[in-house]
Amino acid sequence: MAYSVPMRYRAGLETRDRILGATRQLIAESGLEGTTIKAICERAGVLPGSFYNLFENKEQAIITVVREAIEAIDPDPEHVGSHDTLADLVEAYIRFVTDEADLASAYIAIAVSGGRSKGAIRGRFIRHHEMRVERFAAAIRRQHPGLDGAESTRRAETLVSALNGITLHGVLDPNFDFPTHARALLGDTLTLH
Amino acid sequence: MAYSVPMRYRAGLETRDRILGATRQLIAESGLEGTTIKAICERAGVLPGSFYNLFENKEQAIITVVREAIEAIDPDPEHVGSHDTLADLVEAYIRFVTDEADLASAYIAIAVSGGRSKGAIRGRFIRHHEMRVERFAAAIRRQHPGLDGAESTRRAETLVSALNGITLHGVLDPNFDFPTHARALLGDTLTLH
DNA sequence: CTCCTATTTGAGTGTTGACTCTAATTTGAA
DNA sequence: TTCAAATTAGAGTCAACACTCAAATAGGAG
Repeated sequence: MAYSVPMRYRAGLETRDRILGATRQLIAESGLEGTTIKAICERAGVLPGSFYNLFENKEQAIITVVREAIEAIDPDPEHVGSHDTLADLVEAYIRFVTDEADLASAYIAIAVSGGRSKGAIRGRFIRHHEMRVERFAAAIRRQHPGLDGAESTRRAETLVSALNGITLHGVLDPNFDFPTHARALLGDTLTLH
Repeated sequence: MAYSVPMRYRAGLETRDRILGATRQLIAESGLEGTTIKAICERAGVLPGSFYNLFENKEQAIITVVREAIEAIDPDPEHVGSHDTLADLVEAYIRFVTDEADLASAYIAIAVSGGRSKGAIRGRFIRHHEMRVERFAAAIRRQHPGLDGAESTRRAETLVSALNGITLHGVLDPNFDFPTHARALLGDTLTLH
């Protein structure tokens, strides 16, 4: 358990949580462009002054949400050299997209709207993507020892990008059956050769 | 050949083209948020008054660019019941992404930033996506007559979404080898069973 | 109770956005 | 050459944005 915070700071931390929650919801609902200070503050039940008492600027709040979203994608991120199977990784991602639709939506929204301009956010995404690909590639190698390194990396890269693609589609079209298509991609990657 | 336009309208149409070109470039470079009237007008060498002489509002210009981008994706869109192979379709898409990077970038940028809020744009995207899936599914059925309809549609949907996913990644990461991954997805879809 | 500091208030600032309007200018057509 | 309509110019409006700040208010520590 984390060591407890002095009472004096409790109120501010609760406000902070409410602000981050509001930010996450707004990004998921209406993308970066709909996420204004005014909207965040209204939803969090706070005035602009309080926001700027806790965050340096709007981007700080957004980056925090992004970091949380990114971290939430990885199952068990502490064990980097774990022995997850590819199916474990994909199922964890499916669970993330289904259970934490807000975060998933935010992840995709920012990957595009923010990733193309803002250097900080973009860098974070590329780095995270590479880590994720490496992890998927390791799982593939474990299951297909015959495959050479480059080929497993290429397949992992295709799989991860494709998962992002169907996530994007799932975000746009509520009728889209995300889990089925995600599992189909998994099957494709494993079945070959 | 289209019938020629009265001389009196020539100047306006040229300006219109310049505005649309500027809009397309800006969307590709900096997404919807960076595409302001001021930026469009500066790049097109025009003042706001001229813009509003030719377009009702900003969204009209953007929707026009989107429609062009969408139409540019489909090879030979006149022949709906054509006999393209799946490889033809994928190669056409690869060519589109490589040759018309601006449009492809705009397509993805708008799919997310615009597709989630604006009703008009969103509808256009969903409709176009469905048409594209149907076309891919028909090609799959032609090549794998054994496959039942639902399965070919599901595979087409996976393939199209996955193509969007790697396009998104290609837009974010300039080092990404888009054609290779696109062809890998094609291979996956065809090889199975 | 009395400080002291963290927090909240909410009006206010400067900037930038989309969009308007009138007057000037161009340019086919007659 | 003259006219009328299409086009451009460019200053100006209004709203919304991110962000600030002096002052008021809590509420835990001593």
